[in-house]
Amino acid sequence: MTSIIAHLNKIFDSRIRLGIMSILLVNDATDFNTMKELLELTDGNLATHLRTLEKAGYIESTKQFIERKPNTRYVITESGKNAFKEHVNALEKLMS
Amino acid sequence: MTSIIAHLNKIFDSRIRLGIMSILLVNDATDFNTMKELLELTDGNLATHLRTLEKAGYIESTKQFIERKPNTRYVITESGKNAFKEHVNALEKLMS
DNA sequence: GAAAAGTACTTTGTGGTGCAAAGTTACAAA
DNA sequence: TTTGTAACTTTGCACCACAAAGTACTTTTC
Repeated sequence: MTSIIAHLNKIFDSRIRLGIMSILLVNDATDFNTMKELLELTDGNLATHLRTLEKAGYIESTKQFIERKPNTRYVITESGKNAFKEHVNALEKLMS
Repeated sequence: MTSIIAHLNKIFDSRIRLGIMSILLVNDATDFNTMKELLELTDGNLATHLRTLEKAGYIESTKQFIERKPNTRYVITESGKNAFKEHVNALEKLMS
């Protein structure tokens, strides 16, 4: 028998990663600095969590220059949308 | 300005603790061994997470003997109910 | 009262994760 | 080629998760 919490996604144990996913679920694309301000994180910390999500295939990044400044934009993938929604659904089901 | 994830409760970063809370939210009281089976955990691991929740004031325990065996029952507190619901509400709001 | 049996811990050790701070890289503009 | 900004990467430390093993507690049996 599998545990009742098997449908909760280990990647979303982190509030910061939940925050990143929700930002990208609501907004089409968000850049590094905007996210840093929204979540009030240091560069290194944010970069680490973004990388974890990217390695999981839940987000994607594109680098470009805007107004002469480097700018990295992040978007959520279909896989990421599904995983996030399934996680929240699983949590809601646990409560019913 | 406070971060958008400020309303997510750090204690609920753990799937196991989420599982414990949801069990106790749905059931009036649950004993140690039942919880151990539902969550598929070792004694030590479960005891640690239960203690974390108890120290936070989210659950309470009572020891007794049932059918000649030691039995520890856990219940959720009002504070715990509120904290758990607020956490899930906060997560749902993040997605809207 | 000593031993057995079961529950519920506590301890120990190891590996993983989170984080800030500091250092590094990359690229464009001047 | 120097400067400036963004976006990492590295480092080091502290905390957390977990399994396994050991311990304590209470009841029943002998």
